[in-house]
Parts: sequence; structure tokens; C-alpha cells
Amino acid sequence: MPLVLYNTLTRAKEAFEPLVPGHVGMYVCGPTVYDRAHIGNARPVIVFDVLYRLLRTLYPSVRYVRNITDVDDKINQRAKDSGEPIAAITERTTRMFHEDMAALNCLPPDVEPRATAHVAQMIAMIETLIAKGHAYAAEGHVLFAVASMSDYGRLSRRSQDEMIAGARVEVAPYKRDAGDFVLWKPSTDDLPGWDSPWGRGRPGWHIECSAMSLQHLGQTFDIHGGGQDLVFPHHENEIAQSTCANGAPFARVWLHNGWLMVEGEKMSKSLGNFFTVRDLLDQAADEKQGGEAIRLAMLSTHYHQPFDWTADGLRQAKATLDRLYTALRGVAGIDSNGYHQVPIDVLAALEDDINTPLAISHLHELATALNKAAGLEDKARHKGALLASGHLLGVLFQDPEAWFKAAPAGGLADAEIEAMIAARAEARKARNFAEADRIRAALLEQGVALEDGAGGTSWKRG
RNA sequence: GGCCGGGUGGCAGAGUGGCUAUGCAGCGGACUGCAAAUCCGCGUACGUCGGUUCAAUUCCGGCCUCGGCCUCCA
Repeated sequence: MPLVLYNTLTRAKEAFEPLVPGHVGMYVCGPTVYDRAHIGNARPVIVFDVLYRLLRTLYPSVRYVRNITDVDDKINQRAKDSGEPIAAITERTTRMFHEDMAALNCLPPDVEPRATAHVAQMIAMIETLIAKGHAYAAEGHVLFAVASMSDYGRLSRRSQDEMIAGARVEVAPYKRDAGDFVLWKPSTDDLPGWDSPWGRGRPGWHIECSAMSLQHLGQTFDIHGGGQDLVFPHHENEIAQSTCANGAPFARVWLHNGWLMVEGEKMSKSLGNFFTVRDLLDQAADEKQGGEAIRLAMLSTHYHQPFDWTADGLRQAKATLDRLYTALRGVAGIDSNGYHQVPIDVLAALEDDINTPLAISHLHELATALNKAAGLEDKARHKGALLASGHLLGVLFQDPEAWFKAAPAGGLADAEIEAMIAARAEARKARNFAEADRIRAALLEQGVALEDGAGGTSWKRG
């Protein structure tokens, strides 16, 4: 089965073929590092992490580039407000971003370029654009001339007339066209700046991705991803810059994940429904369990759809993982190493435009099959299939015991629980069921549930 | 106003021109000292009005409705 992806450029699902057989280049817009990642930031990272994992199983060589935007007016503003130096803010925020995404079990990209390390390349690209008549300098700024590009607006499917009609901000007087956008802008002494042919200044927002994708993936590459909100203007402008400067096609397939809502409303600080990844991780029994549940919750809706983040959705994701880990816990002693293979239906679901909800439904079916499996061979086979499938989605990496025993601060220690279970076992042996039930109820009160099985009593928190 | 994406059973959420999505919740049964977990069974959903078709939730059109984007928010 071929990998099929929905390409925003053509608004259609297309069979994916790498430009160079066996080699895939993917660029995804990364964070602007001025604050903790919120759950909306996490969605593209998780979605494209699944794609990255899938690509790595399908192709021998994948180069995944995700940038760090460390020069930006929001960062400047943050520094001005807090007094913390810019470099300290970006360094600290980058570190926190890495921690949070690791907690969500997202693999690091192969290359993580920082904008400030590519200013020379940006300046070179801007010079090329000017030389080719696609950009002009005016009052210390350099602007891209949208009129110089015949099919500007192709990605977002809007004509320049529409954009002018819809413009809701004041058009700077030095712009030739209302739609012209900034490639370079002047910096005052208190702002970060680099020497350039147009004086000391800093890059506009879009040029960094054009410069960094060229540096790390070349002129034409396979996949470019990001949030749907970036279609216009960011990605439209990247296309304009790169195709005009390079004289070559840019990204071949454009992927965009849908917007994230919270409890049916747009997430915003003023509505009080603004969560960072860290907030949610801190609310979980432990970081690994929380991260895995957040990740599965995110993947329970197709990436292209709007995602409604809800407390109930997170609870359901946790319940799903409980079920899957329950199945795995039952076969903990069975070696499945020889059977670590992703079943065809799971692979087919993901190859069909990353249909993670369908893939998850197959995980459920695998768990049912595993629960029903009688022979050793059957159990090993289903266990291997479930684990391999989970790993492709980036879940089920934990030891089931660790999953169920994830302990929040406070509460009963493992040893205390074990002692109570031992006491209950004595009571049961003596057929003192009243006492046995009392102990079980007492544990449940503390959030510990018992399950009597053939091989003894197991327990879990939460 | 322009462009785009949705409206599926109590809930979440896939998908399909005729055949069970899946899970959670609910109900019944098996198992259990009782539970829990697990397994089995059940409940026959596709905004609305038309059209195409032997057949539409699935294609086409109108309408209603929700949401997003329209110069720097992933």
C-alpha cells in the first residue's frame, strides 16, 4: 500500500513518492521560544512525530527538520517586560520545550536549526530576491513584492484583490502593494540586530524557514508541515520567497493540522481555558503516564479535523491506555520478541493520511484478541503486534506495572499496599470475607483497586 | 464579504453507494466467595429539503447550523 497524504496545495489526497527514492525530507515549523508550550503547540509536534515514525518504517532514510524561532518580536517584548536577557529566555524556553515534548514521547528531529544561527543565509536569500526583482528596500526595510510573482496565493487560494479587500491593518506607506511583506526590518539599539546591506536590522518572520529549509533540505523537498493557521500568510510567503529566490519548486506536499479548541471554545488566556503541556503533566499521577495520555488523546481525532481538548477526552485516553496495558499486563511474562510486527490494518490506517483514530481502533481489536488468546504462541503473536502498533503511534512504551503503579505525591506507598494485600490474602484463606472486603474497600478509598486473578492479586492506582 | 473545514447512535470518534467501525457509558449473561478485570450478547446513528440511482449516511444542489483563516497565533 502506498502512503497517501492530503496535500493542501492540491486539496486532495495524493500517493506519496519521495523526490529521491528511499530518502524523505520533512520540514515542520517549530516553536517561537518565549513561553511554555501550550497544548495547541503540542498538536503538530505529536502529529508529525507519528508521521516521522511512519516514514522511518517505510523509507530507509528520513531527514526531519524542525526549527527553533529564537528571534521574534514576542521574545523582544517578553524580555522588555521581564528584564530577563533575550538569550536567557530563548535558551530556557528551548530547554523546557524539549522536556515537554520528550514527556509526550516525541522523538527529537534530526536537525533543529535556530533562526539566529542562519541570519547570514537569510541575508543572502534576501539579496538574491532583490537581484531578481522580487524584493525592494525601502526606509530600512526590505519587502517582498507580491506583484512580482504570478501565482502568489496559490496555497491559500486567494487572489491579491481579495487580500487587499480583506486587509484589516493599516498598510505601511513604504509598501508598493498592500500585500507586500517584510523580509528585513530595522532594529533600534535596544533590539537584537545584525549588520546587513540595509543597515542594522533583524529578519522578518517568514524568511527564516525559507533559509533554514534550503540549508538543511535543499531547494526542493518532500514534506512541509505545520498548523492550519500557518497556511496564510506564513507558508504562502515561504513559498514565495523560496521559489523566487531558488528558481526551483519548494515543498512538494503541504500538510496542515487542524486548530485546537478547549471544551468547545477557542483557547485563550482571557477565557481561562489556556493550558500548557506542563500544567497537564503536573496534574497526572506521574509525568510518563500524563504524557502518554495526552499524546493518545491528541491522536484520537484525525489530525486534519479541529481538535476539541476536553477533560473527558483526556480521561477516555487514560481509560484506553488502562485497557491496553491491562491486556499487556496479563502477558507480561511472555516473550514476544520474535513477533514485533505492525499488522497490516494498523499500517494501512496510518498510510491513509495518518488515520490515527482508525489505527487506535485496531489497537483495541488487538487487545481483545490478546485477551482471548489461549495458546502461548497466540499470546506472543498478539502481544508483539500490539506493542509494535503502539510504538508506531508512540505509545505503550512503558512497563505495564509502572503504568498502573504510577504514584502521585502523597498517598499509600507500594509497600503499605502490598502489606494490606498480604493481610487480605490471609483473611481470604481463613474465609473471613468480611475482613477481606474491608481491606479492599479501605484500599479503594485510597485510590487503589484490587483484582483477584488466577495468579494472585494485582493492584493499580487511579 | 471572500476562502476553507465540519454537522454520525447517551458521549468521543472513524468510515462507506447496498455488508458490525472502535472505545466509553448503559442493559443482560459467563466467570468470581463477593467484586474488579476479562469474555459473550443487546441497543439498529448518520443536520435539513430536494436530485441522481435498483439502492445514499456515503454522490450532486439548495437551506439551516457550528468553527477557522483573511499580514506575523501551531
